[in-house]
Amino acid sequence: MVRKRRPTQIDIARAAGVSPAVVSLVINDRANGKIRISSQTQDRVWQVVRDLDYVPNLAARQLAGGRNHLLGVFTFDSAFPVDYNNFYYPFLVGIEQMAETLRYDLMLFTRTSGEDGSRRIYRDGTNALQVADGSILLGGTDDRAELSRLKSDGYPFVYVGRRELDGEQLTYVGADYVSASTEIVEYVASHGHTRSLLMGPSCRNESSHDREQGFRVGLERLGRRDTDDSIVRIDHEIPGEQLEAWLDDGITAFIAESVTTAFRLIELGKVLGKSVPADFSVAALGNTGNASDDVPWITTFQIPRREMGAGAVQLLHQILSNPANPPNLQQFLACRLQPGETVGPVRS
Amino acid sequence: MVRKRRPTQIDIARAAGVSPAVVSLVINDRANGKIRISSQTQDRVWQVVRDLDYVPNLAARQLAGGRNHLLGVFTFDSAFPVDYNNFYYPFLVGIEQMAETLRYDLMLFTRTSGEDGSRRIYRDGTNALQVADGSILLGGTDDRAELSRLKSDGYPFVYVGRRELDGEQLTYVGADYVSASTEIVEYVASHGHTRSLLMGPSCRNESSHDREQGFRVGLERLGRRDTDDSIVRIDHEIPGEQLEAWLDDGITAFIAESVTTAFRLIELGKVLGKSVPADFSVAALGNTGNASDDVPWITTFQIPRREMGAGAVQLLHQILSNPANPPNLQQFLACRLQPGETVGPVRS
DNA sequence: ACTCTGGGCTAATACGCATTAGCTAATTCG
DNA sequence: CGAATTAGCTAATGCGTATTAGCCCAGAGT
Repeated sequence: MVRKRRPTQIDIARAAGVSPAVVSLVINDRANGKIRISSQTQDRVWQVVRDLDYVPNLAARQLAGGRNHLLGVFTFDSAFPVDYNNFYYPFLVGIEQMAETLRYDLMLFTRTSGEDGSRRIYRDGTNALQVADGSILLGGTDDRAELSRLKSDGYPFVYVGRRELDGEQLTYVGADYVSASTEIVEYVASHGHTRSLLMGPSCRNESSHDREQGFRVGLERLGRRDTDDSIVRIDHEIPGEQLEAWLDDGITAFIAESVTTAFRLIELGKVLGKSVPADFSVAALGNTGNASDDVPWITTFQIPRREMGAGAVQLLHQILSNPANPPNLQQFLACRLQPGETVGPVRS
Repeated sequence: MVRKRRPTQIDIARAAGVSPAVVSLVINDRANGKIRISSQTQDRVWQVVRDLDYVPNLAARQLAGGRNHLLGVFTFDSAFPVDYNNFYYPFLVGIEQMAETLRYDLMLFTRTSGEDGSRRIYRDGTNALQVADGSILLGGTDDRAELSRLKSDGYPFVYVGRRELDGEQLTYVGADYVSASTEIVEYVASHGHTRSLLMGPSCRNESSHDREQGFRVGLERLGRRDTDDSIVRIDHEIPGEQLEAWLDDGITAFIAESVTTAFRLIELGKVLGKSVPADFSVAALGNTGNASDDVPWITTFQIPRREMGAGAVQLLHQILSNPANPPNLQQFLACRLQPGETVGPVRS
């Protein structure tokens, strides 16, 4: 079986007895205002298109400066194959729904550089994303050079999550971690806690910074001064003695940057015979765990992941629709407080 | 910021003081045999490529008949991400690993037609897959017209799972369900069972047919005759009386096409006070459930999903590498028997 | 001196489409 | 009735690349 040459616009034109330009115009519905094609001709073209099973060549379309209505999705953290258990799942749901609404097709990219298993956009001197009109980026990367290159290439992309490059904000849809973290601090304080401790990893990214800032804002609003003493960054397991020391020192509430850390604290407390929230309170700054173990009894706030995904697509669409060169856009979505059951009154 | 025009091969050529053709030849490493480029010139070109941050345009590359080294992955069952079903996970893992090995980039396509939520390749008169050199297809579709069109378009694709079109075999990597099912039948018989019942849904696809054929082959080898009585196809829940009737009728072993059905039978047995394998035996024709609940205690066979995914990529690679028009290729992988604990001796 | 060979390159073309300047015939206007 | 307008279309060009026929030149062979 010979690999048949697919019909092109020229074939259509010939069959319909018109010029190739007309075919393009009709197919792209450009027969408006300035340019006019009689509706009979349009019908004839469409008829031939159907008869010949014509499908436009997306590569040619893109090359000629048109759009192929494909959006790429790239995650730096390995999210492929996607599993509903994955942290990124809700983002993807939002992305897909909005893409469907705006009639875009989606391509989830995956490419791992063989050596270190890290994911990168550019490889073998090639950027696979560019077959799409624009892309949504997810997850963290250490390699800011890639983003930098993508940006200087003028490739349209939107990040899910706040992301800055050389001090300049990129286009993104972020969660308002600052306000949400402040809210948590105030919520904890409203239960009578006057000494709290922020715990997080030493490796920092934008969202970690935002959380810390929210924490600081909260303390400030409450008129507290001992902020420096109230932030701890460790990566290793927390020793039991450490926790006891903190408690002895008068700390009554722990605010963990991640749910995971919050869990650990609670478990550690159990080992020491302390229970939450009777003996001490714990809150997390966002439901950062897997989608599947979304535990409502933990005091935290909910990251609007679906909405963020959808928002990113909208933003990208907006950028693509605007022929002018858009500025960097930022959009923040509010997080919802999830009271849970791990924050209680101070033990008297 | 102006959307910068990216450097093209012409820019490289100018900067390196050579013709554009040389740039293309060097970049694609075509300077061999007939065509020769001095290594100094090659070095010079590469240097300029690096200096100017040149990245080839994949659309142009594809249009010009080259390859862009992208493989598509399309699933008819929605694997991305709504109603995600883990069943496909191992396939995707295999695909990703082999793609990595062969240095292909992967794109997971997703597109749902808005109306009925079904997934289709062609939409809005466009075939998104074609931006990739070729594609791997997963999952079942009722709409054979899509496959037919894809094939007549000459688009290179490989199915994971046996798939035929108008009686003709497509290119695929399948599991040898026939042999495996036969093996199960013989395994069951080796425990003394002489009357078994094949249970499956009425909606049939290729793999269902293969399983039934394997069942028949097994019976034939054992010299049994009552095949007609031994196959039941129902979609609704099995009533308790039905199960009892079968048992009273002398059926001692149930062979379910899916693990789900096997589960149901066991549960139903429990309700009736019967236990497996003491009162009756149950086996399934393949670990068809989600990857997450892979239960080793069920007697079944294991579908080599990872290997199938990898095999599909290899096959596709082979097709793409062969400039001639390849015939349809089929590849079958063996399934491994998983004895489990649900088949025992006949109750005397 | 003349052809032959082959290395190293260039010019030209095609891929399939979108876009735009203009062209022609029909219609309207003054 | 000539000029201006407009509807409906065509011709030409460019997008960035791969491919191929063929050109030029140096050296070898006779």
